[in-house]
Amino acid sequence: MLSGDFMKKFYKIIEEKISKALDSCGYQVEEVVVNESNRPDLGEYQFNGVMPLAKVYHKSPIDIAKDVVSELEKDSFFKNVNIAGPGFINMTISDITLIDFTNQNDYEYPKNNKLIFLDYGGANVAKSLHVGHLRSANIGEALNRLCKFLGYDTISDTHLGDWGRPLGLVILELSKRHPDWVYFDESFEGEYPDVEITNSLLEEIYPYASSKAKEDEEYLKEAQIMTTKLQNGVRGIIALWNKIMDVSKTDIKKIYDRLNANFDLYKGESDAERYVPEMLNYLDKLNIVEESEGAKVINVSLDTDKLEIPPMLLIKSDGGILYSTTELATIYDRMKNDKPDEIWYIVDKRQSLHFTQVFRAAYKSKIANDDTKLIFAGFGTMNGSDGKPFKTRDGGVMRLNDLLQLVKDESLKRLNESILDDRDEIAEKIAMSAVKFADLLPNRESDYIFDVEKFCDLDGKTGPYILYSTIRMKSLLKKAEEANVSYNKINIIANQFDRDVILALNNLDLILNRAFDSKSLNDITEYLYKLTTIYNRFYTENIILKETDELKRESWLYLTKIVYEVNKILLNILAIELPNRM
RNA sequence: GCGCCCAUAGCUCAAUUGGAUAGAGCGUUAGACUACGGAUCUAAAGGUUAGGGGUUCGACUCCCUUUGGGCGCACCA
Repeated sequence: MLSGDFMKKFYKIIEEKISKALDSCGYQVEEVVVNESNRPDLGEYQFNGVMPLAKVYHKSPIDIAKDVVSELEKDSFFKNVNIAGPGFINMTISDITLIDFTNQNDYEYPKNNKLIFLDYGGANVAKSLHVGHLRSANIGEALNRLCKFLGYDTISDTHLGDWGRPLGLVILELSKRHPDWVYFDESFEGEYPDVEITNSLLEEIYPYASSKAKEDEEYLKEAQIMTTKLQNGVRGIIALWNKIMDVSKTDIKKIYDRLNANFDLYKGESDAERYVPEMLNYLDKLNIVEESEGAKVINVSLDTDKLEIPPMLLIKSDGGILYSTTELATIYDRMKNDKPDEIWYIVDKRQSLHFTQVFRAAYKSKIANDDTKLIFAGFGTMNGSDGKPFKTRDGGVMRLNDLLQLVKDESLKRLNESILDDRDEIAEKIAMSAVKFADLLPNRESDYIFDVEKFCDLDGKTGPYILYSTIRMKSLLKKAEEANVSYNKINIIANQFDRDVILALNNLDLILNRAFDSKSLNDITEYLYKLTTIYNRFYTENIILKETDELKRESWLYLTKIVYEVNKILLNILAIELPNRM
């Protein structure tokens, strides 16, 4: 039967069997891919690979399919194997195979000794997180957890925007308002006193200073001077900068906590800055830095480009450094210190060109080895109901916290009235499930429309629906336990509802790997929804606790337990928390 | 101007990367409860995949083209 290969994932077992069958019939195939059937009336799984073989072996696909099928039919793994259309092979699995596999399967993945570095979040110091930061945190955190679940080592870094002109502006404005602060006295040598800087002050200052710099040339110049002071490490300015960093980081972490987004590192552009001189020195020796209009650039165009990709700007004509410089220095840092096999950037897709330039420069300069994968996982934007970037009523950028509050208010409004305790805590979890599920449901690259009512809906493909159903499974298992009913395995497949649940469970490994490959969570959210609805139908059709046939009752409870466990695994990957009740 | 991406059911989104009859949710319509949480479940209607051409056993998917949108094009991040 399955003899020793239960640990393998279901599709791989079928693929191996077909591979062997092809081999023993004398057909050479590089890779066998089996899919879930899209014709359930003909079979549960399908193999479409004989059609391409027909050309190679100058035989009709039907004949090849017949050879393969006659091999597969010898195997009691299958209940039925048949050929349809031009040569599709359809397979139905025998009950005993499904039962054995379900009883033996585990959902653990071995460690694989690969390190993936994930760059997401992208908060800016002294600026509040806004809606644009939502997707990066959600997608990045989920991908991070997915990688870990599949056995990879990961390092996550939020890569703070904590350097450069924005900080120069904030510090300049502080100096205007508080010229008396000793931080600005360059002759001061003592210990700097505590000054009151709050996050709301910073949030007010930055937009003010930023727009003032646009109108007032003198002010802009002063800001540039202040920025240079910061970059040159003037003692008082750095001390004040540290103070700002503390205040801002605390606030940033608070919001990321709500989203369950955790970072191993809160490094930023300022950390990369330290590697800039060393990197520039390294680049100089390679002779790939060119002068262009007074600036220093790295040419990154390739012969194969349809359009010449503009060179990556390394040093401004005034000697300053830029976004791309620190980005390259960040790769320099990561390659030097962590040596990841892959670095994933979960960033707004509009930054595509920028990262193309940086990646090419990194490869060209060997800052990144050719076998290190630099991956740009760009995501689409969240829009308002008008299809345009989500705004507040007065047209401003909405703060992330306000958006989350909007969803929480809606969740609280809909929360079951019979729940009297912990309403706030439960509503918070439901709200986060609503936002996250909705955010991860579209393909990563798609734009989507924010719609609170839809996200919080109790019916439909939403976070709250998944939570409710999962809690109900848990509740059922608890009842069984209280009644001292034990359940350790499946004994029989009693009906099609049972079978559908088992078949859905068999797709888990496939789905997780597909999500890993595409770096998009929509496969997982769709699967979670599908598994849950298939289970809910099973739940309505089978009255589990009242069932008198013990073999059936045990099988049903055991299946419930597995679905519950799988749902928990998936919710955890999506960084969605399950409340105890709702 | 140049380049990239997108156009799928009334609305919001999918489509195993070239597979069979393009799927879900919402909405609409019609049903199902003396039972484990009805915040549930079962159905039905709804499509010339923006238009046209091509490639092949086979196209939402690849190529060409027209139309209509979004985004990006070095001294901001």
